[in-house]
Amino acid sequence: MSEREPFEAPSRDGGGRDSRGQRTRQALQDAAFRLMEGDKSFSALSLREVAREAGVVPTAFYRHFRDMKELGLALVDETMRTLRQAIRAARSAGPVVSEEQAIRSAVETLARHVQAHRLHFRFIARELASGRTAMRQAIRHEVDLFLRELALDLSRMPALIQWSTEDLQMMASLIVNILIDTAEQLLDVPARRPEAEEAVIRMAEKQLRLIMLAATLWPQESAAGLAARDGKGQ
Amino acid sequence: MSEREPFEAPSRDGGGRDSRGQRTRQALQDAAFRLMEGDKSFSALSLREVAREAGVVPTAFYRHFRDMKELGLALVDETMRTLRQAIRAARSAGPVVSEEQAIRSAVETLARHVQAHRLHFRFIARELASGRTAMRQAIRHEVDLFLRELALDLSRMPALIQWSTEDLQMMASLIVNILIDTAEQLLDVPARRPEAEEAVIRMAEKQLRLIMLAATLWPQESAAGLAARDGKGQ
DNA sequence: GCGACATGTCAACATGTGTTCACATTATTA
DNA sequence: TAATAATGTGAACACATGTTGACATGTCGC
Repeated sequence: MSEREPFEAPSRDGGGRDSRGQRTRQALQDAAFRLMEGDKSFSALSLREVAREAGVVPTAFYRHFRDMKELGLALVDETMRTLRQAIRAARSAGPVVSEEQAIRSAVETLARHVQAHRLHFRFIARELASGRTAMRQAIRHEVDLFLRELALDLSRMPALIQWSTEDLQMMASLIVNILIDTAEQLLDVPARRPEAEEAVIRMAEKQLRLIMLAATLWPQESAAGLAARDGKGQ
Repeated sequence: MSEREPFEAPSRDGGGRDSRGQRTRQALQDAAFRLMEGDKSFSALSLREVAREAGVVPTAFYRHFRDMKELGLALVDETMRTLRQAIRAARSAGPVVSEEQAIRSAVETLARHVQAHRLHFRFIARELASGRTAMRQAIRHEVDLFLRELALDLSRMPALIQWSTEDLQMMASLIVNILIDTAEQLLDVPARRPEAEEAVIRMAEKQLRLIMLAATLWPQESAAGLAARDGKGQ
């Protein structure tokens, strides 16, 4: 019963700055990210592989993580920190003077963060779709959080005030989809192709513009009764 | 130099109906799909594992595939056949009498096919984001094909006639995104929850409706000059 | 200094893996 | 039916993996 469990509390903010332990712990995480640069996904990584890449003997791994699954969650954690940072940056990009400007700054912020933290975003994108259940849920949860925040932001826009919550969610998820897809496309851009990147950005902006435009004339009365619109069509 | 290579031509349509060979080849593919039911991705499968699940000794595997990579491509092939089938079904769902009806039948067709071929669609969804490069590109290519088809369909709609090709692509990719995301959400629905499934479907329809609505008043002149719209400020 | 704890290392194990070779069985066809 | 190719089997290999235990080194508080 005297088992130590140093991994349980990864975010000690009390005493240990980056004692040697913290440093190799980080080294392990970095190694994992590095190994995922190719087309390898996290589940394809082996414990020994990660240790090797981190310049550490396999057994040392256990000093910091119980197993690979826990490493995975730590990676999600680290990544989420940069994701939240990106989101915060996007939201507080100064007061919104115009809708068009909001769109542009949001997309530009996204692009900047994706390029600055390529590995993190690639990790999220991959594991969101294919990761093991634990990771996947962790990421989904974070996305849902962002979704709700966005819905709240939308509900305060003049044009969208008094929308039903269902419609607001629908709109928010539409926007989030575009952002996620845009991020994925940015990750696929061959790094040294600013033109292709520009194209992706332009398209994202266009798509956002289109749906914001639609929002201005989305019928609000008769919640689900829009079907009446095609009444005469059999 | 007298090496046989039976795997090179997987789609003989001449003589061999399902000779024993074809049958265990299929057994191997089925086994792989079955093993991916949990949260395992293809790259996490081992050759022996697949052979075992297929009720066959590991060495027999080599009679049909050179290695796992080739099995993967075969899976993509098989899956793509059902995908194309789904797409064809969606396109030829009778003459479009109303836009609303087109949306409903498209979404319903999608839902039906996803449920009927859960494993196939799950496979595509996972490997699209995280698969090794070969598979990934194969899938992407197929999606691009569909994208172009859709853009063509759109260009023939009365409201969208004379749109620029760039705008048509933008619109098409927006729609495809919604469809893909909807498919993924349907896959996450816990199987015996028709209500949740209904919610997903309703949302997808709503999103499509919103987009189509926007299309009716999307400005066509002044390609990128929409920015002028926010002149007077928020 | 010294003790106590945290980290890191070495050696070893059982197990799973991809791949090979020679051989058995089945199907096809002459 | 007999020959021939296609398909399946068994044993064996070299290797990588996860995990363990006992031991070495570092680091920090006293």
